[in-house]
Order: sequence, then structure tokens, then C-alpha cells
Amino acid sequence: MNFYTISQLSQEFDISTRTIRYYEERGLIVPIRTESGQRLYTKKDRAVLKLILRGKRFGFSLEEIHEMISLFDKDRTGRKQLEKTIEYGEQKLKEVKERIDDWLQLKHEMETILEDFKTRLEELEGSE
Amino acid sequence: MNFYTISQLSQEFDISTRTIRYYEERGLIVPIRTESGQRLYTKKDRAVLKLILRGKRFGFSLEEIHEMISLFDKDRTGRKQLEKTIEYGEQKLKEVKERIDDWLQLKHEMETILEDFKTRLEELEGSE
DNA sequence: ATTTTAATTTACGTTAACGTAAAAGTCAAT
DNA sequence: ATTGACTTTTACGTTAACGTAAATTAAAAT
Repeated sequence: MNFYTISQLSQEFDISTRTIRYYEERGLIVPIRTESGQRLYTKKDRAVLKLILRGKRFGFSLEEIHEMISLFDKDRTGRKQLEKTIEYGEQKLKEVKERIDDWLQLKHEMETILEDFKTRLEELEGSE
Repeated sequence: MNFYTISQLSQEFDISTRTIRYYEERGLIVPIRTESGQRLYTKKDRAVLKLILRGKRFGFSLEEIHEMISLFDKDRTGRKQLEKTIEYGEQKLKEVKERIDDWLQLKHEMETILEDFKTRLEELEGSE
């Protein structure tokens, strides 16, 4: 297995090292350490980082992201655990669907307004 | 024409009066004042407030919302103004479409994962 | 007329998500 | 071995979007 240093990840994802350490502060990533204390990140850590950044783009808070990650990261071997995860996932999925509907409606309204404006512009240009 | 007081709006939209005054501080709403200095909000102010809250739900910052509102609020009587507004609107529409695609992909991934989990759960229950 | 409720301004406090800087140790290259 | 780049911890600073509280004034209700 090979590792990434903090600056390698920081460059790859175009974020500061402070940001990466901050995610660790909040318990989202936990890299291993060399004897001297330097952080080393595994492929999995890198994947988690990717997830965090993606979650951020969707507007989720670090706390929400943490919740999701830790839930999907726990061992879901037990039936109870699996059921809980599915329940949580379905709740989140519902929220996502609602979000999509909201966005679709917004899109529709914007299109309507734009059409209206374009019509007006044409009228203006026709009367010149 | 009839007006709303700040607490009427605050109750209707379930936000604090501080919040409404803050939006004014940032230049988003500008109510008229009585002689004694009390704020009075028109129907239009109320509509703007609605827009702000909606924008917030979509994750826009107050600054972005301000930008949009003031653009659509300007007199678009001139052809140049109208063209500018349309251009801006089309840019925003493009961004919204991208956002929707992102959300749709997220939804798809969540559904896939959930299906996977459900399959596992069935297997678990079948082997009892 | 007086109590109660609502409004105003001013100003300091709070939280999330980092930025920035200092001091000190460590690794890589010459 | 020394320079320079990198890393660490500690800690204070910053911005947005309000919350909270105090002091004062005005409006509404009794």
C-alpha cells in the first residue's frame, strides 16, 4: 500500500492543508502517523476526502457529512445495523428527492421568465 | 394599499425581526417608515422577503440573492438593460441545470446503494 | 391614564469553516 | 553538514448570518 502526504492531497484537490487538518479536527478523516508524527493518508482516506468535498458542493455541513460517512462506515454486519442504515438512507433519499423537485420548479420558473423577457426584447427590436 | 408590520411578517414566515432588519441592513429590503420611524412593509416587500427565504433554501448567499433581486428589479425598459438581464438569467439557468444534474446523480447513487443494502438484508433474513 | 405590548437603535456575542502566522522539528537535496 | 522545503502544534483572526440583550420610545389595550 502506498500513502499520500498532506500536501499531495492538498494539491490534488486544490484545498489548503489547514482545511484537511480541520476535517481531521472534526473527526472526519483520521490518517495514520509516521514515527515522527507526520500524517499519512491511505487510498481510503483520499476517498473520504473526495466524499467530503462532494458533500460540501451539495451544501451539506461537515456535521451532516460526518453523520453520513460514519454511518456508512460502521460495520453493517448485524441485521439491526443494516436496517438502521437503510432507514436512514431512505430518509436522506427522500430529502434529496424533495430538493430535486425544488430545483426543477426553480428551473421552470426561470425559463418562463426568460421567455417573457425574450418576447419583450423581440417586440422592442421589431418596433425600431 | 395596506401594510405589514415587522412582527406580522416575522410571524408569517417564522423568522425573527432581527433577521428581517438584517436583510434591510444588507440592502435587500427597504421598507417605508411612519413619522415615528416604524417600519411598514408593502406587498412587494413581502414578496421580496419570500424570494429571499426561497433563495436561502436553495443555498444562495444573501449577496447572491441581492444581486439577483436588484437585477430583476431595475427598470428593464432599455434594450441594453433587457439584453443584460437575459444574459445574466441564462447564465444562472445554466448553473441551475448543472446543479440539478449533480443532484440527480447523487439520487441515482443513493438508490443503487440502498438496493444493495436491501439485497443484503434479504439474504440475511433468508438464512435464519 | 396607566399598563402592556411592540418597536427602535446600538452593540456585543455566537457558530461554522476555515485563514494566517509563529515557533519548532523533520525530510530531501546539494 | 547545511540549506530549503515540508510538517507539526498552538493559537489568534475572519466572514456570514444572525442571536441576544439593554435602553428608549411609541402604540395598543384596558
